[in-house]
Order: sequence, then structure tokens, then C-alpha cells
Amino acid sequence: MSGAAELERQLARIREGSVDFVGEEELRARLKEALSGGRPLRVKLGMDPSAPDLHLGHTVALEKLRIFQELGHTPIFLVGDFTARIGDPTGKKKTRPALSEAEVRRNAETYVQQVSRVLDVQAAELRFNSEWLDALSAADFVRLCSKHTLARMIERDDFARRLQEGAAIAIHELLYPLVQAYDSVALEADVELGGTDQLFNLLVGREIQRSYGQRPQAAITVPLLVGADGREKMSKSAGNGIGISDAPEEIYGRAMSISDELMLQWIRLLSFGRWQDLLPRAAEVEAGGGDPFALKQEMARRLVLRCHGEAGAEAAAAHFRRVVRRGEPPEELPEVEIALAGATAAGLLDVMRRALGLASNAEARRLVQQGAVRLDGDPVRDPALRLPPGRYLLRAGKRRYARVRIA
RNA sequence: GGAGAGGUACCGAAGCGGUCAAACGGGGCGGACUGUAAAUCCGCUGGCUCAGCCUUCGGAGGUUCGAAUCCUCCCCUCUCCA
Repeated sequence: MSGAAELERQLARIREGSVDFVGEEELRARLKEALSGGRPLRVKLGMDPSAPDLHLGHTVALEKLRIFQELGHTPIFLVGDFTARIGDPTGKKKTRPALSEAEVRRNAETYVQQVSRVLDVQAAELRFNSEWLDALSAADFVRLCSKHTLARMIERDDFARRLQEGAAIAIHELLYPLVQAYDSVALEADVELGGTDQLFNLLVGREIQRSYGQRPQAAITVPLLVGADGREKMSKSAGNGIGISDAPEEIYGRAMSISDELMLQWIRLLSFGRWQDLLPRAAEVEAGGGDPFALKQEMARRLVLRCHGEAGAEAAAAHFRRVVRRGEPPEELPEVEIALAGATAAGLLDVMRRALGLASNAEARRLVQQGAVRLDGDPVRDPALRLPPGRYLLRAGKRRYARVRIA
């Protein structure tokens, strides 16, 4: 393949599925250099370990990073262990509480592990931004701050909105984009990836790089995945996410419960790179034909596949058929031991709370009163029921099961 | 530094001396329906040894037979002025 053709092929793959692509022409020039024996592009994707789990929304940008990796460039996965302690104010309506160093460290460890499910971490450059940010002196930091202005900073729509609504903005939140931008300087990034909500931060990166005498990075954004509730963007705190490290059955089940409309959207957003074959089927469903149920199962299977591999995907599909469709207890169901400690029988509510992991006896009581509880297949309606020693199969609602042994 | 407004349950938001475990909406959970879809409908949603009791309305005191509601101090947020 000629150099020019390869250049166009790469640009097309980079462009595919992205929303914004700022600095495309500059990148073209650098890509050309890279392809004629120069340094491969340095492509930065940063994530703050502000929650213990990455979710499917994160995989969109990770897939994009993986594509750069395929094209022979240098993917840099940046763990924002320093920035997590500031807290990215993007899309936030209020200041978020600061995380302790210990929490951040804990989260950071699992991040690397989770990312490795999607990206070949061995072949990537894995960095932590505390590496250079901890070393920054106060003087350095003030110099960094002098490169940008307040007016520019509060142009950001979430800051502007909070300002208008009278919500608090702490000064350190204004600093966040600068610090993220400095990461690009430290890494000499040619490209930075992020969700569409990151556009502002990525653009600040360009300016700050210029101020430090570097060529500005290209800013490429990918769409944000709407959460399982179909309303807001997927996030841990909104409780509408599906975690990369969630159990296979969990990922599968939650994926199956989204609306058809949302399914179509997810398939489109997650398709670039690996799922193109689903697009015709999605189009068919959208037109009112096809088989939405089958398509959703396939999507759910692939989501699990992405996070847990083939075995996990098969197990999750089997679990779904058995527990959800046929209403049978799961194959693998560990037995919970309840010790009587001298009593002759155990209270039902207490047993439920312990075996099903409920928050309180009151919650168990509600389930019983609402007719959601079955004991060995028979409905139970008496919250005061006491269970003599023995083995029981407990079921609450459609999907929660526990095997209990009272002794 | 000065003046004003405000902090209520997972979130948003009413309540402003008893009838408040606290309206309403969202979320969550259970049920009906189904493709475990979604949408819709019905119910539940602080805790406990549960027809009773205990702990909640930024924090600490106080007034009162009785406080989320009144008073004092403190902490936090916003607006305007400087």
C-alpha cells in the first residue's frame, strides 16, 4: 500500500465513530511523519480512579485507543491518580467530595486490571499523573495557572450553568482542566481522546501545550453512552452503569433490560472497530422488522464477551435462559449456613437478611408482605414465621435466590 | 468587612409549634403485563423484639407539656455591596 493510501486509511479509522476531531490537519502532517519512519503518534486517554469500577461507557474511548494501537501508534493509558484527588467537575452540578489517597490508590489498582480486559496493556504505555504532578513546585504551578484566564475558564458550560444557578464552584475545580492539560505537556501527547463532555478539557490541553512550546494535540471525542436508564450518561454515581468487572450474569441481565431504542443506540456507539456486522440487523429492527429480542441477546453476549471472554459469555447466556426465562434457580448456588446458637428455630426475616444480603429486617418484611418470597417453591406470607433446622431454598422476587442450611 | 437568602430522607423539593417517619416528583424495590424488554398500571420505600417503641430534618445548646418548625452560638453554600 502506498504511503498516501495508508495515511487515508488510518485517518478514516481514526475518524470512524468519533464526534469531534479538532486539529485534523495538523494531525495529518504528523501522521505522515510517523508513517515515513518517524515517531508513532502518542495517544493519550486519561481516566481518574474516582470510583472503583470502570463501566461500559469507558469502553467506547478505550476501543478508540485500541484502534490507534492496531494502527501501530503508542497508546498511553493515563491513570489520573493525582487528578482524582481534585475531582473532575465536568458535567457535575456540585463539587464532589475529595477522595482520600488510599481510596484513589485502591481504585487505581483495579483500573489497570479492568482496562486490560479491553486493551493490551502490556503493549501500551501505562502512566500515573502523580509522577509529574507531585513533583510540580508551587512556582511551577503558579506558572501553569498564568497560562489561562478566568474568563476563558468559566466559558465552560457546566461552570457557566453552576454560576448562573447559584451553585458553588470551588477554586480547585477551575484548576482541574489546567492540570489535565499539563498531563498532555508531560506526556507530549499528539492526540488526546475523551468523551464528548471532555472537549473543553482537551482544548485547554491544546492551548497549554502551545504555551509550553509544544505542538498542540489533536482532540478527538467519542460519544457518551447513555446509561441503562435511558436518560443520563452512564456513570457510577447515577447508578445506571454496567461495570466492566461486574459478574457476567449481571452484565447480561442488565443489558437485556434496556429498551429496544437504547439497544439500537448502544449498538451504533459500540460498533466501530468490532461490531459492524450488527448494524444491518439494528437497521432492520429500527424499521420495525427483524428480531429485537435475538439482537438484544447477541448484544448482551458480546458485552459480556468484551469483559469476560467466551466462557463468561456462554455462562451468562445460559444463566439468563435458566433463571430469567424459565424461572428456575441458578445452577451454582452456594449454601449459606445459619447457626441457631441455642435457639430451636430461626426467624424468617433474619434468615432472609443474612442469606440474601438485605439491608435490614424491615426490607425482608416488606418482601414477605408483598408476596415476593417463596420457600422451597411455596409462597410465604407470614413475616413471623420461624424455620426449624434443615435445608431450604429461598427465593425473593424473580431473580434472587439463596440456599440456606439452618443448624 | 456589610446586607440578604438558604442548608429537609438516595436525589430534587414541600413543610415553618402538635394531626410529621415528614406532602409531591425522580430513583430503587415488589406485583400485573412482556421478549426479565421498554412504556403503562398497582403497591412499598428510616430502624426494631412491629397494632408498640426507638432514631432522623447542617452541628451544639436553649424555650415549650410538645420543635423540622421559635431563640442563641457555630459550621457550610449562594446573591448583592465593598
